Amino acid sequence: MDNETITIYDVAREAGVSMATVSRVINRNQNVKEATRRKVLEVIERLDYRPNAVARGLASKKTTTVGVVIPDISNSYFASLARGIDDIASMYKYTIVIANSDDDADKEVQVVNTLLSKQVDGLVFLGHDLSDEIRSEFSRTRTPIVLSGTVDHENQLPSVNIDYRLATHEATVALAKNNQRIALVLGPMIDAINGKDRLAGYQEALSEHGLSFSEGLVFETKYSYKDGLKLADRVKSSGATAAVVADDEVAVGLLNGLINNGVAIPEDFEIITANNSEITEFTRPGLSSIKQPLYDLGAVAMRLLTKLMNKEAIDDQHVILPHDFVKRGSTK
Amino acid sequence: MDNETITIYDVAREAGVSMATVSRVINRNQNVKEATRRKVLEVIERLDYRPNAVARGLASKKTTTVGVVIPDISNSYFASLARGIDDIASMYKYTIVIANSDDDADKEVQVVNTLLSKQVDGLVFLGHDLSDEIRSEFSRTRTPIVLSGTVDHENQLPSVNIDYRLATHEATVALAKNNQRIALVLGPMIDAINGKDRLAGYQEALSEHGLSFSEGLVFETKYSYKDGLKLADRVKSSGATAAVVADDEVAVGLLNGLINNGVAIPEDFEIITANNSEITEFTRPGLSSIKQPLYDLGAVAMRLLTKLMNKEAIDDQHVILPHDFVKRGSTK
DNA sequence: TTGTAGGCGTTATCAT
DNA sequence: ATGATAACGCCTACAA
Repeated sequence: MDNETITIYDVAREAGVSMATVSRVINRNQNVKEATRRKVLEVIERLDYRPNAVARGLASKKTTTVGVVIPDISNSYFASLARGIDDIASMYKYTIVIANSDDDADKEVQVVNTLLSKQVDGLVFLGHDLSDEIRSEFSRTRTPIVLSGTVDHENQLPSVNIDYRLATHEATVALAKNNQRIALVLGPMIDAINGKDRLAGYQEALSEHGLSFSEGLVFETKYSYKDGLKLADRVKSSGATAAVVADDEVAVGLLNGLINNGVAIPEDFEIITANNSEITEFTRPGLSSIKQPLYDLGAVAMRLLTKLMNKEAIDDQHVILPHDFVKRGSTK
Repeated sequence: MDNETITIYDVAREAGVSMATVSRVINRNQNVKEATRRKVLEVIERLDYRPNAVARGLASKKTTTVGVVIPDISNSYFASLARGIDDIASMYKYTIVIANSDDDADKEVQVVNTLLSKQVDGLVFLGHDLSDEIRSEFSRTRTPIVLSGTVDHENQLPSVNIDYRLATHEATVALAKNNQRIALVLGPMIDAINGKDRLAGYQEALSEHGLSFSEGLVFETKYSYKDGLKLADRVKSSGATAAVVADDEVAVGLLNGLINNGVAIPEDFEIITANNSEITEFTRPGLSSIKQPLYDLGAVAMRLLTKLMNKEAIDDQHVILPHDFVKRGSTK
């Protein structure tokens, strides 16, 4: 049909200059006389010319695109991080390619590979776990990578996190005031470093308060509302009277599940959740929560990545952001 | 440093064939002898060769990438749509580039332009409004575009929606049984077609039930929990005893705001919200809701887009998905 | 079945 | 300040 693809050549011809000059005005190169610059811009406008980013990417080896690997974009925790990432990215003129990993190690490897094949300038990786396969994948690419909300126990990769061990410790301590049997609800992969940190903080707090650790009080679940609901029975029959939960949606499910079973919150059961995402305010009672700087977790990671991509010197590859605690109705 | 970029030439040399042959095995072209195919694959594996998608994109004029324009990825409604889009996209081997538009017409135009410059093969557009600027932008590109959850009153662009007019009509009728003064809470741009449809359905229902329309009962707000909270006072003092709300997060805010003011739900005030996203179950009482097939709205749009990109014949450019109603505690 | 050569639309390096 | 002219890494007729 119509082959109306208009290129830099068309602009050059129409403006009576060489394509090199057109390229210069597009790239804001100073070495262009103001007069010719104006003319070129006029032609660009008139022809509705739009530079082909793919061709630029091939020639310059830069795509101004960063990949973001996310377990589940519809989870409020990750959505908040994504927002922080996106804002900073667009501030620095980067476009974002988002890829869902579904918390699946194989899919993580796969999406990372397609992202790399698309020549992204950098990568932000969000996940719970950092599997060996993905680590090896990361190790053999020169593309800068930053972890956000994902701990790397080998401490090889740049990362932005909070101190999960400490935060979980504090939450457990808070519950230990009124409870003897405190449950810990973790994500799908307890072995995940993130989970290990939380478990460690939990256990420390228990022993400091003379409480014994029992595996029957540690629960593993997928990160979703439904799974939280389902968990209510099991948690209840474990004899626990309080719980520290690693994910807000799970916590909401647990809360509503317990209430459905006639459990009074916080009188009969106390809950502290982990992310302080907006949904902690939706419930009745509201959910007391560790307060993570979600947006910042993403934003700082992205900022760090821009420095890496720009080969700037960076003081610390491992950023720990401060956390806080917000008391709501789910604790006494 | 190390210029270890390995290309199709390296593979060709190492395998003792021409680059064309390598290209063929990469692209699963049948015209390759099984033996040479194996050898090439072996070399690809050994060299850890990864095709450069940017170069492929330039040469083939296809990027296997689709752009998705979203007002706010952290809003649960859009997050659900995004999930549907992403699933179908990856099923068809497309990668997704997400761009936040913040519900801002200028930014919409801007992100659409950068998406087009990146040579996406197609575009899924989510928004409330379809501004004239964006429409003109769309009209002068040959890149296929599908609207999802976004009505185009000119009916030019392919789209996937529910019947907002009818759904709002039904919701209003349901409330008219017990209420004389029913509020309607719409998004940031009432003029948005989407909003117009809802308004029409609302007004029809009112008149059918002999209720008079009052502008004082129509509220305009941004789509967020906080704005819903803020709205509670105004809605209360308008004398309304029920409300149809166009966004779940706003509805949750309104609900909690009213409860905070001592209003009993549903005894003193009934609420019906619009999206039936997961958060409608988080609240106490739960929110009765129009039930939109959120995931499908995205999934079907993406599927439609694949057909368009593939130049397949399509029966109907304007898909209307069925909706439903879910009764929860916020209505009598 | 396999190889050769000419693009794809820019950037970037030299000259001029 | 401007213009040729190679790359960039791959696809794709066209030949062989």
